[in-house]
Amino acid sequence: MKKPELNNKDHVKLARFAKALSHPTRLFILKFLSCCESCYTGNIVNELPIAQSSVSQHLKELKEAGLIDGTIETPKVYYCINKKNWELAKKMFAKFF
Amino acid sequence: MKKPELNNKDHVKLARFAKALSHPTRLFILKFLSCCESCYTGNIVNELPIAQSSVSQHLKELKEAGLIDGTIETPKVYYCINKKNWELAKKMFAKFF
DNA sequence: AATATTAATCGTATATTTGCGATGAACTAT
DNA sequence: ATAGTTCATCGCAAATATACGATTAATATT
Repeated sequence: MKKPELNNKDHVKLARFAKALSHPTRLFILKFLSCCESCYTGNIVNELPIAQSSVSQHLKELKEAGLIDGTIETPKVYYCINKKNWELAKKMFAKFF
Repeated sequence: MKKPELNNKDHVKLARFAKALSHPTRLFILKFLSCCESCYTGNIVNELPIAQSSVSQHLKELKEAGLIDGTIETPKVYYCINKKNWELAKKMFAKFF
């Protein structure tokens, strides 16, 4: 097997995905989005014991990591899994192990 | 699909693994351990541009997450992948996606 | 125009992470 | 005994993460 490189681009990308997955609340949100029809921020907030602003922060992080997308349907925001990056992350984790 | 639970034990465990994987240096170390014969701390330090104390810190985190084991062979310390937990993490990530 | 709804963002507090150099512990070799 | 090797830990600084209440922005309703 070949020697790994530091700051290998894949490692940076994978680390980014891993970071997004590194908090139980975010794992919960991802699972929730992957199984429910109503995926507005409010629906997620209702399922969690933390403040709306905190949920919003977690959603922002998942969005910045590319794992979810948000669509404004004023005054609500609809969230869903970004399937392309979800598959990419899945593949990258599978490849890593 | 059933509704996810907050603080689901699997989520806490998976988040722990994800956190261990959330830094490029740690991904590098894991890859290095999984492909090299000489896996003493010094070998790893030599491959990285960061201080020995920082590497030691990353090794500690990987160890606490259960992904690696360290064996003292004074004055060196030999590190290797903890295969049981490695497989467990692999399965948990695969199941999650 | 005034009010209500929804969700992001701001400001703040606290905790954790990351990195470093210096030091210490456990030996080995001279 | 002294010096050298290897690696963990300490103490510190800076950056980042987590959570909260309050505020703001965008829009719909009355």
